[in-house]
Amino acid sequence: MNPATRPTEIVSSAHDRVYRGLRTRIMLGQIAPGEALTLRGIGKEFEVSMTPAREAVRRLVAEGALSMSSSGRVQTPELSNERIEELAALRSLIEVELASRALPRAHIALIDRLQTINGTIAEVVRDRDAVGYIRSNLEFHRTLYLRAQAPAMLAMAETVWLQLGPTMRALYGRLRRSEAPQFHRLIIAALKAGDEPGLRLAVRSDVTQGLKMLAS
Amino acid sequence: MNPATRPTEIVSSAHDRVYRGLRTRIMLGQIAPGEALTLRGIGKEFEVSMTPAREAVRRLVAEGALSMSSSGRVQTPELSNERIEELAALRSLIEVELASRALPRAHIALIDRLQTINGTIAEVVRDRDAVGYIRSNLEFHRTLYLRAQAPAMLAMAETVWLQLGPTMRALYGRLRRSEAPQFHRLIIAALKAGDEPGLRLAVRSDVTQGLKMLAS
DNA sequence: ATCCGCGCAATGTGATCACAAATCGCGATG
DNA sequence: CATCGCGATTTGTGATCACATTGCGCGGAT
Repeated sequence: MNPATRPTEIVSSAHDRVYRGLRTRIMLGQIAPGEALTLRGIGKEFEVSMTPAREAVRRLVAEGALSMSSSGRVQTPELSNERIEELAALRSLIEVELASRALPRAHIALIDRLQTINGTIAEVVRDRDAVGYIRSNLEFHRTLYLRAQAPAMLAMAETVWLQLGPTMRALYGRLRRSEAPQFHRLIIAALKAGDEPGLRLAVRSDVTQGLKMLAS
Repeated sequence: MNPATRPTEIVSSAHDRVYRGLRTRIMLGQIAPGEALTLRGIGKEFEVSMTPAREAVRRLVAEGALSMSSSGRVQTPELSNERIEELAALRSLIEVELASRALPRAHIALIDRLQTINGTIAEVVRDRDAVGYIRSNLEFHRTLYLRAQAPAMLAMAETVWLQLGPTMRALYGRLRRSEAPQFHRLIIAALKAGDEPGLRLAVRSDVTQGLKMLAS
């Protein structure tokens, strides 16, 4: 409460802490679609007043991660099938481009890192850990796309992930467990071979595989 | 100041008025790149307190329309050439897809409307009206893309426009006047012919033509 | 004349308050 | 027992205030 309780430590602003906290939870699918949030509740949880809570929520609404009724009530959005198809198409468009731009810059250390992450994915799949699966899956993609050196594109991709977050959790709950990393292996193989068309196809497949089933 | 000064008229919230006001100005390039803004200044101009001004600014920062220094100072961003290239690539990716989705839904009334807007563009070009040019150009694209029935994609495209706004003005200032609507005519021709590859090419050309010269 | 400090003005941040609207629950009524 | 209505509570909004920090300008020293 008291501003002086925070010493000289490097502390990002309160609204930023709230924003990142909520964002992570949404992106990992830890908030169910349609779940309601209140400013005072958020403030209480993060131990801040309503002001930073409001700013964080407004930002998330602007990014499409939360929806706001006309009366100002805030909740995670429940996506229609058309909207999901659209967002999947956007993922496909942007992420194929990001992968393509990362390809010429991909060196062996990057591929090793991707394979390590893929191993983690196999573990969390075995443990039926849905949130862990989403987290490692995003890390796999982000690690690859960071190589593209295209921050604006990556930001767009992350915004789309964010919008799909609450729905994603519902998807991976009913997803067949074993098939998870197969497209990731194709992506890694294409990276090793320097095969751009193969990479584009593999990324497109990986991005659209689950979402198509979700929309049906 | 007093909330009671606003009668029963349907009035959108204060932060929304501020947001839309600033957004329009930025998108039309009426704010120079690097220009500084202050919350109290914005509040005074829109006759609101700092609170709605802050929320509007935060939202625009989240959308990339404004940038914020570590100390919280707000200004329109000055884009590097790499960033401009990236944003142009994003416009190309998203808008080509939008046009492609609009094509099967394009009927004669839409094409008439586009031709009318194109006529307006010819007028403002003759009058050396840079802001009017940007406005009609955006209206041309938005009119076409609305037909795609893909609100999430359109929102993404508008976000990119927003980020390019301040820089756009600088571009169209030094753009050769006569060449403006040529790609628009190609777009209309492709729509009439139902020629999808031609439409994709025309949109890509229209989107990238000016921005390439800006980045050089 | 130029450069370095110092102090004041300006700015962003977050807490709190007043208010209006919306929502929920409880009780009365059919 | 279901349904409608009304009131209390919850909730978002916007204004204001206190405070820390930043940035700038003025003045003096070299």
